[in-house]
Amino acid sequence: MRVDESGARRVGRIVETEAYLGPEDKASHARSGRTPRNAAMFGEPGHAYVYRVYGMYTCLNVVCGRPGSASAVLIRAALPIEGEDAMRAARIRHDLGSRRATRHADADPAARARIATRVGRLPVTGLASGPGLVGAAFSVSPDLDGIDLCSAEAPLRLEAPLGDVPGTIVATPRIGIAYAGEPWSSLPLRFYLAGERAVSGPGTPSTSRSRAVSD
DNA sequence: AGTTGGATGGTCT
DNA sequence: GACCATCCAACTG
Repeated sequence: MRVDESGARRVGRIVETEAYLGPEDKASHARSGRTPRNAAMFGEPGHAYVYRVYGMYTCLNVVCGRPGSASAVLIRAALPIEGEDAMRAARIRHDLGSRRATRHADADPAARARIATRVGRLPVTGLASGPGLVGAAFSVSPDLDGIDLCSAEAPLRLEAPLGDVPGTIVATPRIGIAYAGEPWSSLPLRFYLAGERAVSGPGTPSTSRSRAVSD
């Protein structure tokens, strides 16, 4: 859940995660030991590890395990529960911001309209259906790195489950870590809710109509 | 429906 | 200088 200065809330249910086990996990950012970037991973459980990828996306992890174990869970997708419009606005801000970095695009109204149209057409299940999209929809910024996600006053925080865990949890290999080699690239450390359309990945793209499994 | 390449910049070798 | 815990537009069938 994200609470901004005006008090507006953006709430989502986490529907997809990945586990990163620690320094021995060749897919983990902790694989080369402690660095300035991954320092939060080596800290207190329940705190945030926020990092940037590909120059333009921020991803959110929840630190797990004992302090120093450097294990964490990447939040890969969420289903918006409250504040859907604020998430759309944040998505537009993010996309416009990354475009602004490209030269000669300052206040290009056509570009803004194009982005707003695309984001406006997204189904609610597509607003945070990927790690970079979670970061954009919830305005996860590098200054949130290391904050206590279990504090009731944190601007970004975890809340108690919104009821019973619905349906079945499926485990698959993690995404985008083929470089890590075996066994890390094959371990079933990605978890998602079966049938949840907000889940990212080839099997359940939120933008395409994946046919419901009959019966 | 599936594949490919571009954007983009910090981090590590 | 290469590599990314990514996403999207623009292709190909």
